[in-house]
Amino acid sequence: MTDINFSMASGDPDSKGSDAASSSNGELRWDIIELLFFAYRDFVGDADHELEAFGFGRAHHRVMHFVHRYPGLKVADLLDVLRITKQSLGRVLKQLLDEDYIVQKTGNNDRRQRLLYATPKGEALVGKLAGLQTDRINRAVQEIDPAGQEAVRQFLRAMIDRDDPDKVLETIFGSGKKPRE
Amino acid sequence: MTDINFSMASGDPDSKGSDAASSSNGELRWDIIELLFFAYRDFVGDADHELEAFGFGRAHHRVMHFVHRYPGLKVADLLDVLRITKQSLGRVLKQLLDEDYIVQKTGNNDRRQRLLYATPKGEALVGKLAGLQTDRINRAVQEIDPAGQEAVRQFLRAMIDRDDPDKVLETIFGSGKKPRE
DNA sequence: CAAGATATGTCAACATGACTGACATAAATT
DNA sequence: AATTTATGTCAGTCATGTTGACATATCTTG
Repeated sequence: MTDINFSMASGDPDSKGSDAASSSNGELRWDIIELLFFAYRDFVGDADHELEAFGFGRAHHRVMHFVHRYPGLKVADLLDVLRITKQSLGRVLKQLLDEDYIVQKTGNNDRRQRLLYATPKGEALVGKLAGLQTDRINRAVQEIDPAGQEAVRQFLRAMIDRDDPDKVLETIFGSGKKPRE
Repeated sequence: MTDINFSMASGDPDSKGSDAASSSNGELRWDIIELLFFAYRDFVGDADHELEAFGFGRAHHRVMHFVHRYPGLKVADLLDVLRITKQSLGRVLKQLLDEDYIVQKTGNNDRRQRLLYATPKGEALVGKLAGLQTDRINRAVQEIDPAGQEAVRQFLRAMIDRDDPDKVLETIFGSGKKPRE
């Protein structure tokens, strides 16, 4: 694996011709599309390794993250945020409950609800994973001035669909206040 | 790109995890971690919906994207970029070849190699998907000034691991020149 | 040239984490 | 009392990832 034939090899069916699609005006943002791919791949990539040691996967991380961030989240809210089915959630949630990373509390007003909370054990794991991701973010941001850092945040917020926000997005966008931490 | 749907996880047992600093000192970047999750979820969601109509999944999108962007890519290079096994790639690639979205050409120097190229049909699909994602990106950056937009790009580049770059990353970072388009 | 290494392909089995559909239970609402 | 809602669960399927073993063609080397 060595020589690379990128961009200059012999036959190159070439083109670009078909960009039609919906960005009627012109240039496609190949650079950002690709940077998002690699950035996200590496951002989440580190984690799988750590999670393996616990016998968990990404699904577990997602659940623990949101339960930690929004204590007392209902199962239904979690389903909205993660956009998966209750059957899928059920599997990972059951493991997290059995292994004591998360606990359920019956709702006060509505006793059908199961409000979710991270245990200290769960907090520890989610914090460790967030630490790794924070390190990467800090490295990435260290040479960017405050205005640029705010531009990054603004960009990310603007990339998110706002049409039918779930509870978590309402918290993030709705009032500007952060859930905690 | 596409699809990359990694979710959110990161973890690395000890390399830096044990420094504890970031995981317990209250400076965790929860906001950016979460924004990245939602931004990426919606970013790839655009393509996912369209792909369904073709009976393809994210794996197909990833392959077509990189073959389109780096015409003449070798199978081995694609494996490096996607970080999957050849058996996994084989399944998707076979479909794309059978359905005429991609073609193979025997290498000139090394006849063992199969250089990959997108067909016009493949170009059309990949362009359509990039159009959807470009629309979202354009919407997101429209109120960000040029300096801020450059900060976004810088941030994304800095989020990417540089230690053992594959051919594509070498092209992206190595010389600063873009592969094409 | 013969021997080995490399690039690719393929068969088979298995894991994870999605999905659908159907059904059960408890608690709230009407 | 009847219905709806919130949650849980059984059963089967699909997409996409994994290992391991092995085949073939072709390049590289002793």
